[in-house]
Amino acid sequence: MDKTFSPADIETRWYEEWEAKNYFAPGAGEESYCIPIPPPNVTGTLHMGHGFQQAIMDALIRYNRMKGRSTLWQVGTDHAGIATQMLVERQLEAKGVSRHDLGRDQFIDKVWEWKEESGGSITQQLRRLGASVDWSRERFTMDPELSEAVKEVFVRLYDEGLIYRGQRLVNWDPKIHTAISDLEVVQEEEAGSLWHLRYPIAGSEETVTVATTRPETMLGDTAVAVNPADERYAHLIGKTILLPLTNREIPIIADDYVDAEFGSGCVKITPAHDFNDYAMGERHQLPVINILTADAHLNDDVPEPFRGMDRYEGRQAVVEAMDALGLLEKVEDHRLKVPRGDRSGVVIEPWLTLQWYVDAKKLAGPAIEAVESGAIEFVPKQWENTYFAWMRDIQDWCISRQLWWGHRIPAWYDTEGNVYVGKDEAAIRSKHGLPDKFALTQDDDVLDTWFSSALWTFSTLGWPEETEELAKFHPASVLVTGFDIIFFWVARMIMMSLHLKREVPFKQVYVHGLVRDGEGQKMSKSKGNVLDPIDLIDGIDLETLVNKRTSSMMQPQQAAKIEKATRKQFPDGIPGYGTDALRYTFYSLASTGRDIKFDLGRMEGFRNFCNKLWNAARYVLMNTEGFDPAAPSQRSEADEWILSRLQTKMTETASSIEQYRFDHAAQTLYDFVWNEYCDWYLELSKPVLWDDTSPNELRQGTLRTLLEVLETILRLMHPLMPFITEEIWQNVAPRLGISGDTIMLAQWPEADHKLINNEAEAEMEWLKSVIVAVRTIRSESNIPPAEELALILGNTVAADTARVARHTQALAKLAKVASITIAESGEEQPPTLSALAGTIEVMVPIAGVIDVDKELARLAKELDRLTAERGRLAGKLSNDNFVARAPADVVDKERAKLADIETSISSVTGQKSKMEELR
RNA sequence: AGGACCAUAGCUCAGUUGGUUAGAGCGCUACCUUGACAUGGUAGAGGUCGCCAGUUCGAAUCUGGCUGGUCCUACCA
Repeated sequence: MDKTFSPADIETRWYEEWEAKNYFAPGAGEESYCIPIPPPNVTGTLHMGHGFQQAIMDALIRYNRMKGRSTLWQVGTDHAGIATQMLVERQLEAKGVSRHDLGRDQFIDKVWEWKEESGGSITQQLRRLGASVDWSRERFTMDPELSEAVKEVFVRLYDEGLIYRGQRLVNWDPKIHTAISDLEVVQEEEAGSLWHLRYPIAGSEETVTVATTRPETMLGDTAVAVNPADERYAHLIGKTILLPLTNREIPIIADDYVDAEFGSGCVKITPAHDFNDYAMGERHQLPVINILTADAHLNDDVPEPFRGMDRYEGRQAVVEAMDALGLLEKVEDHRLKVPRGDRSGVVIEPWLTLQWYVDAKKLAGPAIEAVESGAIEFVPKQWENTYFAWMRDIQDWCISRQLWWGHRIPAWYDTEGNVYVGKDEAAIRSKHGLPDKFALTQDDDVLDTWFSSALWTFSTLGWPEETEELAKFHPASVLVTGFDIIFFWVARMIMMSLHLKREVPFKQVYVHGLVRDGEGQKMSKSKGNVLDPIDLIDGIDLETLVNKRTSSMMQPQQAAKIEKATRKQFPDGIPGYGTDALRYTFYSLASTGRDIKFDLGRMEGFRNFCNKLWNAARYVLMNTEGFDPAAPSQRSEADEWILSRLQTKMTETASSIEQYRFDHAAQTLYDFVWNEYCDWYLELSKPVLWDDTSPNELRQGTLRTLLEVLETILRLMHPLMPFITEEIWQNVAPRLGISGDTIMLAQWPEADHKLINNEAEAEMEWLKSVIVAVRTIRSESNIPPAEELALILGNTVAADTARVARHTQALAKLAKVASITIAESGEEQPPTLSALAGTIEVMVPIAGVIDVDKELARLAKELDRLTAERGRLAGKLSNDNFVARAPADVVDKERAKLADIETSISSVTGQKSKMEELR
């Protein structure tokens, strides 16, 4: 094994072997365990959020697989209707071809071509993360089987009256020319204006003023509304307005919706272009006048001069026309929430169209109940509130999209516009007895991608067929996801599964935080602060990174800024840290918060940790060459101590993983490996192994323990760091006579409570504290590390003497001590430097010149600390209330502490007065 | 507008049902190329747990209020 750990050499090699040998497929096992992957968008590339999420799922999967469960990690991608269609259209545009030139069927062929060529990049990237997904079961939402499931669901829900077609206002994306759901609209506050327009009242000189952020919509106004309680306008209710520019007369109506305090207290009502106005229009039976085309130009229902104008040209033209009439009162700056399509980025228009809807309210009831009853459990639990809040106020779900790429809606129309829903045309004809010559045309629209994703947990397992996999792996054990798609996906899966399968889709939902950059900013391409997980694994030089972050930027100005920031943050690029270090960093950050600030410094620390583990393994392997597992052996106190500690760590690790506290699991193992196994146990093994006079059985016991503890550590860490653990395990396991092709399928280590040894732990704590005390003296008095010391121990009891005898070797080696003397109580000592190990006084005779004042200052500080502590404890214990009310064991603990402090104070005081004599 | 979450060392974060001397990593200081590892070792420094009240023998932890920050949902023209 090399002196430093090089991840690049081993990762690809092991992944290929695991995949080739099909270790990822579910094995035998009574219990089953299943995680459905949140299917990444087929056009997507791996980002930090994916990296984090896959790391968590892989840890759970590997842990459960090692526990002997039949474990399925269902993998696949979704077809991302809008994103994919846009991407392929853009490629065609580059060649000067539009999708309309090609026609629907040919265009879809092109999309499939693209998918075959480039659609797999994210799945390749998943492999780099070590994700042990079952590739043999990979699914795509547009696969024939999954499409069949989609049709089945649509037909069933339609037949049950849960899917219907209706004309109403939708969120219309004028760039992509499709409806989108409420969830796909992002509302951001932007700067705008509030125009105050005067509307003349019919048969009067009077005008009313209305305020609007969208003056062009006045061309579609069909009323003006005031609050019924507003006395200022009470006399106008029932009168009419002569709507300027249009020659239309519209009523003044009263409605509670109007806020008398806002603006002028008068609102123009445009039912065709505003959701609230639409609702009011329904209440008052107002006409609905649509004034926009599909690409948001003014249509022919507006006065001639405005026809054909883009909505923003129209806005300006209307304002100018009103101003010319003297009807523009004023214009104010105004901040408002502007709705934009999350894919196109353009401003969404509420637009009247015919669309398909799912009656979500009926499906929501059981879905709420499933979480209330605990059949589905969110972790952390607080997310249930978010879920409930949304579900209890759920709106019908618009599922039709005016796209070509996706599942085409299985509905057909005859020439009279009657609707027939069925799996295909033949089925419809036979069901309704329609002859072949009776013309039927299929609906042009496709379904929302989330409609097929909502079926993911069971459609991937073969539903509607009752397959073995479905019986075994549904409901899934847990869904691992970010809180940002609780509504999009989680809620819809729950509704669909409960309705169609009559069971929950998964038993738990683990909701993790979102990965942000070191400053807590969301990582986004436009901010130029994205990190590619693959670059963190392999490393990337500065120029490539700058190029990557600034290429295909919308604004070149932004690019310069990003370049500067990138050069400043990564002057030398990013070194490759390897997958294991990246994953460990993710785990260490996976606490309960909702933001995960990714810190490169921590990642470097975990790279170092990999190296530490690697070198500890090298040490063990170097010393255990030719080790005979069958040879007689005897364990030392140190051996028993490390084994005892190990048992505790096994229990802690497993319980942390089961509670989704990967940060705790990572911390536990890091601490054990570095601060106990490496810092102490490996060091303690040296005196045994390097001393030729050590009894052979003791030496054998040490070698065995070195190997056994290491081998167990590797299995404990494997779910978190799959590659390095496999590589080392392949070398270590055979030394113990353990056979097995891969650590992946080795058994998860279970703690043996018989190996918990409190005496050994106490004894090693004692030894460590004495060694640390000597080291402290050495360090604080600048005694060279190599100088051997004569050690005197004061304030000891008989047990200490026995312990000293047992650990002479270790003390000699680890504290560089040449001799050890136990001081009799009351015995006069030469001047010494001292430190406390518990209540034991650890002393080293002063050799040569020392800085007496410095030593006195140190002792004084120590004494201050002890005295303050004594004061605190004495105060507490003299409080009758405390002694009377606090539990007895707490009081006893405080008393014992006080007694120890008293002892320490007297030894430090003694040391101090001796030191003063030297002055 | 309603709701959620967060505030602990210079930085990134842990801290179970109230009882520790409030912890870790990085960074910092001093010393050290000792036969696994300088991606290392040893020893340190560093915190009034955002602020104010309250409950309690006892509060980083529980309650209320305030300040600062993040996010979600809804939306007023």
